[in-house]
Amino acid sequence: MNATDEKRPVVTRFAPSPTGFLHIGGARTALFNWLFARHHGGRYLLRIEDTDKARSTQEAIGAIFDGLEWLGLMSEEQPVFQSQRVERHAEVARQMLAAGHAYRCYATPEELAELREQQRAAKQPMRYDGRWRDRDPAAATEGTPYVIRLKAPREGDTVITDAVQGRVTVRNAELDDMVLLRSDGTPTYMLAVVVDDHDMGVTHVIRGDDHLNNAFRQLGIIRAMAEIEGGWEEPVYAHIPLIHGQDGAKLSKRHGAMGVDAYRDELGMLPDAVFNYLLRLGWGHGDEEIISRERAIDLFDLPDVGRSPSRFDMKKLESLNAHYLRETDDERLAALTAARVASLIGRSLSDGEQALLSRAMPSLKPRAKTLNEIAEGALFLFAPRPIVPDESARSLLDTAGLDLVSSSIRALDDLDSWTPETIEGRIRGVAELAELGLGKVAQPLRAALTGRTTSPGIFDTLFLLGKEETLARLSDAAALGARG
RNA sequence: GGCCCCUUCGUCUAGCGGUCUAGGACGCGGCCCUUUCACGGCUGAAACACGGGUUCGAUUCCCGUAGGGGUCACCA
Repeated sequence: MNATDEKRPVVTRFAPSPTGFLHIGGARTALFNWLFARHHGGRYLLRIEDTDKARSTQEAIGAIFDGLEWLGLMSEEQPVFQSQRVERHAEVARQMLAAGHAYRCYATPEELAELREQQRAAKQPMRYDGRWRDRDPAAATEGTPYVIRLKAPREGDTVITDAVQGRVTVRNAELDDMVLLRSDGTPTYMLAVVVDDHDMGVTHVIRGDDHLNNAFRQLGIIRAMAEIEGGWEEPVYAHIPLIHGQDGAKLSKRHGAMGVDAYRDELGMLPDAVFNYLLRLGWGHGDEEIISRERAIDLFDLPDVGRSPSRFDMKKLESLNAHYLRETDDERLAALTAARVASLIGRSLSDGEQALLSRAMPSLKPRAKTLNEIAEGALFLFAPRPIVPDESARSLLDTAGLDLVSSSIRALDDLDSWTPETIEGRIRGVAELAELGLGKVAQPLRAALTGRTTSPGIFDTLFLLGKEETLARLSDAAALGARG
């Protein structure tokens, strides 16, 4: 970073290629770009790298925007579509050709494949040998298709002072003359990125470490253009380490390689949790673990980004999610959960039921790590009578248990003020009369009321269900027991 | 294979030559709270990959080794 960089207002960009959903690694790249720009009061731009028409899809573009939107990482400015800029890319290629920084190469794909095969067999580095670099284009037969290649320097070194990786040096002899313009006249990624970054005024290129090698090649284009027309400044590069799966290998399904939409829809995660989790992957600030968006903007900077790859840990994400669940407003949480409950019970919730869900939330959310778990825990509220107990709940409804259920029915029958406190009074009374601990009474009640052995506190459970429903479920159990 | 990068508890990380008998978080064990399950509180086990240097002194700096990762397309 030099003095001129300091003066330039920061411009970052997230530039995904729309060949699939927005995965967790891409989301973190977007996050770091967003955070860095925000921290420095700069601009954060979006560019869709859709030059590969065969692999780019409209669905993928939608999925990426959707994911970014969810995480709050959309740009305030219009996204740039690389495919709409091919003319400009080609123009730059022609400029370079005219200035002698690029040349026509008539080698056929088959010819190059053969070259690579030979190099591989001879254990030589696989790279283009520059066979057309100094050859007279006239040597090619009329009408033969050609590509335009960069005439890259062959002597010396290229050094990048990466904001994350530090000083990295590569010998120019390692870099071959890459293709700038394909034989069909379309630009390659290498050319397009450099031209677009320049035209968009990008000052900081923050991207995955897998692009570090590319940076050296891209620098070749930038330097050539700087020589030709000036005004082409080298961006500050920041190559952030990749995210791996739990096993240290590539991120694969079951531990992270799904789209971020799956974290929302299938896993029931909150965007703030994913945001916080991603932030702490490869970046840290002392002992701080729970970091709000505002605080993140305040603290985030490139020097604090680590250099080593990190592994994805679903357990930690879940625990963060549990934290943000507890922080979320009950009504909002109920709205977020209603559809999940509905799909579990096979019908939609009435307004009254959603209100009940909201009221139950203080009891539900401390017991869940995800929205799915909240929905699961809320099921007993909406279960149709009679409640069918699971196996362990059934075992609590033995003769003694049903006896206590009956005693409880009698104790509650004339209770007019139905609050957790009044309920508690009556139930404790039942326990005392039977000379039993509260647990002995609570468990059969829980089994009869919810069909399970775990639920919110027993008084809250009765309260939420309401007097009528409580007595009905209790009576169902007693009747069923009497018959069985 | 060539080139590039990485290496602190199982995982994410703090540490930027002495403050380290290495800190926090997740996970795991125990205890407390308690009507179940959770929440919460307390607590325990758990790491500087290895070998050489440099230095009065290395987790921190340098070099190797090993391991891991990335990259070598008319894909991005």
